[in-house]
Amino acid sequence: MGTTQLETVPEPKYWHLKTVLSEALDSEFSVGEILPNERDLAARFGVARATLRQALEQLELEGRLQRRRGVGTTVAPPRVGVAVGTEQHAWPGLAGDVWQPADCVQAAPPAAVAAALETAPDEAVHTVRRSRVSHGQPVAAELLYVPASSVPDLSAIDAPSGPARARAVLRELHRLELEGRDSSVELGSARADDAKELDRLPGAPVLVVTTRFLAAGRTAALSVATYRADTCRLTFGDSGGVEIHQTPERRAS
Amino acid sequence: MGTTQLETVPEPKYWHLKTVLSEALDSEFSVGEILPNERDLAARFGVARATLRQALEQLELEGRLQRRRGVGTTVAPPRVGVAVGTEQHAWPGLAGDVWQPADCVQAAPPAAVAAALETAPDEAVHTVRRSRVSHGQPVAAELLYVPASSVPDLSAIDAPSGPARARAVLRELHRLELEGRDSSVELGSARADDAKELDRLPGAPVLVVTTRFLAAGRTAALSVATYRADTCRLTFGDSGGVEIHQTPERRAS
DNA sequence: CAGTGGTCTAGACCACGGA
DNA sequence: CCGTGGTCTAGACCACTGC
Repeated sequence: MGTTQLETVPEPKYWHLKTVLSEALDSEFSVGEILPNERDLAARFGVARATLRQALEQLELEGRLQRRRGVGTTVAPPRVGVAVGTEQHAWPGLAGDVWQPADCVQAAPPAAVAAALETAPDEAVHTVRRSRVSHGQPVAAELLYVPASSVPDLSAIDAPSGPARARAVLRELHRLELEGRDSSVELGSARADDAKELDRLPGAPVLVVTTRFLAAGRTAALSVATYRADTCRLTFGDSGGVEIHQTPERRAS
Repeated sequence: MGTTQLETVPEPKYWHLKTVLSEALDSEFSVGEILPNERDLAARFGVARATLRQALEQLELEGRLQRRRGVGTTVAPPRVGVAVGTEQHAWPGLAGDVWQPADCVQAAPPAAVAAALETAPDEAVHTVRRSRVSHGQPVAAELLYVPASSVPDLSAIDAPSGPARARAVLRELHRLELEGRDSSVELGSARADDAKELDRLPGAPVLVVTTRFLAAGRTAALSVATYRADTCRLTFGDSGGVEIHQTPERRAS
């Protein structure tokens, strides 16, 4: 009738809040700047703290914000592009590899890994832990599973564990001829150990890159790499990848 | 002194809850089965509904659960692998392409896209909307930006918009020689329009795949594809990719 | 219309970081 | 020690689905 339609679809408060904050971040804040604390922000927008947090959570998921307990909420730098698809035909650990070997133990892998490696569920495999750092920040943690059959000549004189052992396993692996590899990317949440290494809380969103290395007609090694989803943009292909900042839908301008 | 240390690091309730639920899903439920509602579940575990929801949220993020308002919470099938890296040297829309052209308009793209295409910020480009379906479910929505200079001979007799127009733009694009392409993957949250097409709520987690198509020494087209993060595993490389179900850390068994 | 998940509130206490 | 973000509670109402 005479009433104008105020809101056909009442937008959730946290969604609207996210839009407002996002625009404020673009125009009024610079990278690294610290925001008012959550209680103040909530009061300023006239919402409960939980609602404000729902908006902040999404912005953090999108890599716009960084929150740290005991410190505060800061404006995050643009996501860093990390190459994961280059050197399609190189083994891990060759010269120029960005990964840093941290440790190596021999243990029974998770069932799914054993299945992919075609080893018995309780058969121990070499498990190399590596970490990846970019711009001074840890961006990824990796577990590389190498069945004993892929490195038959691994010398017993090497250390039984530790970085030296890790390098020894990689060195032996390089003696095989790499026939190909394939990868997959999916969303996951950080396990406790990965979270610690990535300087995040357990459950933080991560991009899990699983890579299978093929040699001698079978899976010679399997890598499960966990990247921080908030700070990383994974790049594949010929060159560095594109930096597209996914903008929210345009308002009538 | 005599007291045993009950919990050195008191695990958050929702984290423990998630572990318990996850194990129950493995052993006591089958795919598609519907769980008790949130109020009952919360009561059963003796926690507030918000806490229970925090656990469910994570499990949904990991693709273990599927929640739908008005319906309930069901056990999700394993993530479907969708190939995004094959045909490294093919244009979009060639025979065999899994994408379905939905529409095409001519409009000014977001600023970041204009920058990548090296067009003026207010210059209109062909914007093709396509959708991708797998196993009967929508898995991705794409916006393909094609500057007018990439399709100079686009006939005026074609429809000004709609699927026919989209096919015409793609057809013209194929006349260029593709020199290469690169992609990047990052985490995002679904915009309202994408969310609708993907049958999710706005803000749902998505994997954003940005692909740049290179021809004649510049970016001839740019694709921004939004995949459902809860149901998809993106695969790259030689073959189909590996199915690794990232298991939480082992408890002493 | 009844039942589901989604949003929101106004509190409380805890864990962590830095001064 | 104080201030921060992280967890948790016990409610309330809303939007959607299917009967």
